[in-house]
Amino acid sequence: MEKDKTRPESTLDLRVWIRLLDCAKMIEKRLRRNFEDQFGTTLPRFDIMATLDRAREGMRMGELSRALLVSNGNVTAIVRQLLDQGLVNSQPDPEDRRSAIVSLTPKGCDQFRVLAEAHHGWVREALADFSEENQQQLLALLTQLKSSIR
Amino acid sequence: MEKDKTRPESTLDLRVWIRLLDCAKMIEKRLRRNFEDQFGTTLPRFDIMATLDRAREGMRMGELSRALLVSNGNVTAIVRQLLDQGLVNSQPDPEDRRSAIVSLTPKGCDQFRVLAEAHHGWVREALADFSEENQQQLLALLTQLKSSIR
DNA sequence: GTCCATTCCTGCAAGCATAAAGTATTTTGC
DNA sequence: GCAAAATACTTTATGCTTGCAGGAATGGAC
Repeated sequence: MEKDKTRPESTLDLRVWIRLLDCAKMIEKRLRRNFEDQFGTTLPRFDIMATLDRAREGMRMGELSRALLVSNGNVTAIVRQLLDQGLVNSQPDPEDRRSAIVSLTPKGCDQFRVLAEAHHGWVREALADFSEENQQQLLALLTQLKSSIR
Repeated sequence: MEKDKTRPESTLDLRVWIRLLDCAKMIEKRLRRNFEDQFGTTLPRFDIMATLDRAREGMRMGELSRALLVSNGNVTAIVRQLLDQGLVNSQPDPEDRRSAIVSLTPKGCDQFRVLAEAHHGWVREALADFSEENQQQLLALLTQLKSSIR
């Protein structure tokens, strides 16, 4: 009924990619909606806070953009919002005046704890029907895939 | 050095989700850039054309937005661009005057052939270092994951 | 037939994302 | 020393995406 029978291998990579994208979009959409509905915030803001939480001594803007796989100008805009809300702190790098070092404020740290717990709960719930064994296999395959993408 | 040692299972789902998102973003970013650089078009426009290509008799706007997992207003804007370029056709549904039926024009069909071939080539190249056996396992797992997301 | 809820689509405002151009600073080459 | 290249970041223009408000058409309840 499909052309899979005639040349199944020729579309395997395409099907992998489409399914990967579908899964990511479905989960991401739910997370974004939950962040908006329950906390009035967004996934990108959470991503930045999560990255900063793992670097308590702070990070430079460029490090943030590379860690998050987003553009430089994008980080500028989102960090400014977090600054306005008093969730992060920005101070000039004493060793390089071009750079600013960004870090979570205590208030930002507290709020991140709450967000992170809710976020983990949403992910756990989304994957609840996907067995732990499957998750382990999937994680291993995705790790391999990530390092082989060129 | 990480807390993975104390409770590795408690973050498994989180790690699966983060890695899934990373892989999707890496590939999507390359595809978007290729579409822009080589054809001056975008991934969302291609997605709509690809969906319409599989429904030669046309689709309604709502069907498109559901198939693509995007919002209704979003489809409106992108379809209008394709209309302006003469790549798609829009005519009122004779059975329900609220609906418009959208389909590819011959010109849109021709252009899609070219885009689709290039797109497939990019995906194939991105996954070239990921073995066929791994791809099959990954596809199976993702298929299962997609149906178990709730 | 007449409301009324629902459905389908189209603006519209706000947020995220990119690329490219611009500013300031540091580093390099000489 | 100092001009040129490289780096860190911001700004700007453009495009995608969402949610919501609004208009038009449909379908029931009565």
